[in-house]
Amino acid sequence: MTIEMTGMLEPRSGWSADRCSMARTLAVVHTRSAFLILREAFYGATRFEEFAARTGVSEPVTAARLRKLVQEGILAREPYREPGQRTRDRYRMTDKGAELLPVLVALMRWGDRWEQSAGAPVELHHRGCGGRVGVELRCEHGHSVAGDELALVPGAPPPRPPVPHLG
Amino acid sequence: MTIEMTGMLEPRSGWSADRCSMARTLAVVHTRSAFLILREAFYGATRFEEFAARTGVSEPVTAARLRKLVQEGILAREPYREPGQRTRDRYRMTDKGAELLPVLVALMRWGDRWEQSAGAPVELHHRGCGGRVGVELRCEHGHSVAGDELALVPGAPPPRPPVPHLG
DNA sequence: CGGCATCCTTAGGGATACTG
DNA sequence: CAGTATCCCTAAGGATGCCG
Repeated sequence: MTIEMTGMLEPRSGWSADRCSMARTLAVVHTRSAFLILREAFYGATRFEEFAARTGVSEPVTAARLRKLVQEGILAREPYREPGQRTRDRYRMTDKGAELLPVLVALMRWGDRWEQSAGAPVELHHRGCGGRVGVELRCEHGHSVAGDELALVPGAPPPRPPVPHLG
Repeated sequence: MTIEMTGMLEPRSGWSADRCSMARTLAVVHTRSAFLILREAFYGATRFEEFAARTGVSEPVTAARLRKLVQEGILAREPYREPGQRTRDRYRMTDKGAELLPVLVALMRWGDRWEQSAGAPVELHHRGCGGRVGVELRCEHGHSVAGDELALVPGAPPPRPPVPHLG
């Protein structure tokens, strides 16, 4: 199963490692600990200790990941205070972070299918309808798209240094 | 945006790091180089040099990743011979590997949206219909599912060591 | 509670050179 | 063409201990 290429797509012109969107996403989150922390954020964790305890990631690494994710705008750090308590910090998912959900669900579903002989340890269901939730390729016209129905086409041209022109 | 939990989901009982499907997937592929090589496999690369050249990954690392991906059953190494040429090796995507496509597309789409100020460098289109392709959460009944419509429920019970019973 | 500093080990990955 | 061997550097991550 390979993706058909249309148009002129010479290697390393617009889909090379430095412009590739997938590579850029991986530059932002690519460590195991980052994904685990994001998972816990989706599961509702907000406090440092929740992240560390529930992921099993050590505190120094948890601190480093949280800092990076805040830098990248995926989590937002905000102080809060419960009545009668001192001020604490909490990490909340931003919109940018929330949009990583399909990535996590896709990873989860693949693991369910190929790395869980005994079945999925947890499942995501559609509230109300109750159906199990997965991730699907879909085009903007609403069609479900199989892998071999994909065509790869050039998008935005690579940014060029402005050419000084005479006159 | 957090996922509502239903049923009893005490921490570290069924969704802890060791049983988590996402963590298991990441144990199989979590390096930048592995994702780039998979991308090229989807784009049609089959030969060692194609992977190395088109990803920009060094040969030693390319060799190590290909070996790992073959071990994991994501790529299959097979000899082939073009007429009049010597035997060569080629790496072909397996079904297990092909099912990673939604993961890669999800990563790509997020990068398009959040890390590409000038727009997507390449786009995936639905052949025939021509619509742009993205990835969507969807339940088994065909409903499109928003992030806040998700419920997390316990799945298969954790495997237990068999209890020796008397009599 | 929410971290940071330090130390250590292992893994990822590039450069270069070499082999079948 | 398809790798392997070697060397070296950096990043990931755990353990421990300390701080406001």
